[in-house]
Amino acid sequence: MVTRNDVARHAGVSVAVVSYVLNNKSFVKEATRRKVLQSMEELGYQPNHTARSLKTKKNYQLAVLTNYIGNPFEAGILLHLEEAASRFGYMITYQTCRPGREEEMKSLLAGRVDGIILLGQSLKEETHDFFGKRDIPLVSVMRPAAAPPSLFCADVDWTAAYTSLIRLLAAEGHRRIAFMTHGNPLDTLAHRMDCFRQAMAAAGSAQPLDCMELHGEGRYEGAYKLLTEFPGQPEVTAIVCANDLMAIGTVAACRQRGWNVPSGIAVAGSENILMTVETHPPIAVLDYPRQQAAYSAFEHLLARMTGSSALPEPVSLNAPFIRRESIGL
Amino acid sequence: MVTRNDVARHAGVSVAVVSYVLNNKSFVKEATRRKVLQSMEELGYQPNHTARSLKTKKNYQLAVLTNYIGNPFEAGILLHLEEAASRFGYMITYQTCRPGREEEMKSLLAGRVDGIILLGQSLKEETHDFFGKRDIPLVSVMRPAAAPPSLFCADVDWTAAYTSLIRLLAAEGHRRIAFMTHGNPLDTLAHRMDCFRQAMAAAGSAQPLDCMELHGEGRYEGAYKLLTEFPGQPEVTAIVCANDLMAIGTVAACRQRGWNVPSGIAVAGSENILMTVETHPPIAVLDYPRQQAAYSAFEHLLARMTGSSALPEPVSLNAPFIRRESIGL
DNA sequence: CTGTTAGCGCATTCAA
DNA sequence: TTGAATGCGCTAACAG
Repeated sequence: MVTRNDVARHAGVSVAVVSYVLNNKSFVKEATRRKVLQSMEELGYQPNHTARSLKTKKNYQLAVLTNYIGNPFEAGILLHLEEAASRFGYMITYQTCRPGREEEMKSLLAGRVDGIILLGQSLKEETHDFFGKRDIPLVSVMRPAAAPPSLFCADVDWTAAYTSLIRLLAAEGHRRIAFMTHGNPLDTLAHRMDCFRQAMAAAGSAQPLDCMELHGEGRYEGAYKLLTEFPGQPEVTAIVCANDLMAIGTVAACRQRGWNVPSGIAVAGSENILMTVETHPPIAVLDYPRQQAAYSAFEHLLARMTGSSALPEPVSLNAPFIRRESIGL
Repeated sequence: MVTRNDVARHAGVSVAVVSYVLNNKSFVKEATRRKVLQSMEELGYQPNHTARSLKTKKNYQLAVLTNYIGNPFEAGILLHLEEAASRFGYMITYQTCRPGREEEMKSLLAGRVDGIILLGQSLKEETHDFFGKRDIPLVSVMRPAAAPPSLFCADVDWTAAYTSLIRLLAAEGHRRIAFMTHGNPLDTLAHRMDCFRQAMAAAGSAQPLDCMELHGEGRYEGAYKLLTEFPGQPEVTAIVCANDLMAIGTVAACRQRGWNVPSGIAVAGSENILMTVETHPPIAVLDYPRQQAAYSAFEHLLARMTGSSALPEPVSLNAPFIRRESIGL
């Protein structure tokens, strides 16, 4: 390995000068700079990030805690997060966040990343403290079901989004509506559930509405299994799913059981992943602004990491409804 | 930040002993070990990975070069790679591999990762040399179109897989078959194309077969656009797509143009991502063994990183065909 | 079994 | 404008 020492010797300067050149200090004489650059080139020198990090205590590395990267919704957010991060020279490492791994993650991440991005996970308060104490800022894309009030979350205003969806459904005669959520009260989908209930209550003040709760475990398979094994057809005329994978599983289960969508039962999703266009029938969805969410979470994190005093305001994103056959055209 | 020094002082031992305890050296007296562990606990000590890496020159970090993480196929591989890596204490960082970024990636990754996993990218020879010189082993999941012969690749035996697919199609009367590939000769799908051609040639020796080449850019959108804007219907009775996103785009385009699938045109994919079950009609596919591919690539990499002399043999994976409506049942 | 010590490659203060 | 020297936190001889 060729180090800064080799470069210095080769260029006939001191190690410090090499450092100055690398860090773009303006006070280096142009001739010297050139000499150093040339030597680096000739020797094939590559700065050592590790050593630099040890000194500066900056790693230019971020962790994203994922739930299930096989969900295209999460993968899409990851895509945008990387996009945003790479513009500022940050690398991203993802960690699948299984419940038991919270301890492990602390030791894995501490001292290795400059910041952490949650994808809606509810971490223990102690974990928040842990990172807080070590000056590793945390932000979240999607609001966790449980989180300290100080946590910045970039998420859709679900109450607003579901309110308009419910209004629309109610206007078309739906009175009994089911909401399919995860089932784990700590999952981020539980927050969507809360908002849905609120929206139902608000809409119900005008006309009586009834809300049923279904637990699809957040996955295609969970939703499919739940409904294919359901005793009879749920006594609702519409199912709103907290995420799209469950909506797709729902549509598949309905087909399997011979329940017509939408005439027998209407189905809607909440994210607008690509798959929802291609199912049979295509599924009506809220369009989650993934890029916006990813960017604003990253921006906030960046501000915190660089110690900027002006922190971006909390954001509440808008998820427009996209009508498709699954609720009737 | 509490360092090893603090712990040593608190426990009344030397810094070395703390190190020994942390590295599980067996020669530490049980009483001392306990004392040290206790002190670490009380002080909330966390070892500093950066410092350790600087010393040991091991980062326990891997890079995965992705093309498009929005493709569920790639996301799935990432899922399994992380699974495998985390068992051995490795973290994964992913980098979207745009053509222009190859230089940038060298400086980004060198000294930060212990190994690199390609997802079928064709890197410059110089880049391979660069990492080779720095003892950063490279392996690939999916065979790149262009790669040094020494590169370990975990990929399907496409020639075999396509041969049986072609035989099956031919047996059902298909004579003119199109293969939809990326269009970029350096994309990994170009390798699948080559194999398909070989398979066609082999199958064609028994009966005349004709192969047409379509360029769908590897994406849903590319395939959709290509076919919706195609002058008339391609003069083939079947389209085999090098990846599933294009197969889905193809089916969507056929629907849009009123070409019946499968009676007017049969369609097949090559990966078996979840979406292919839910399209209308469901798409017949080869079932790419993602987990197996990910694990064997990781195992090989691990062996190289740990300097094991016994390197796993190159693997050729099997992708069984799953029949679905898109080619008729 | 435990302590002392010399770096790993780099950024930075202080002198020159 | 440049150089010498210090230390980031840790590992691993080496010495006791």
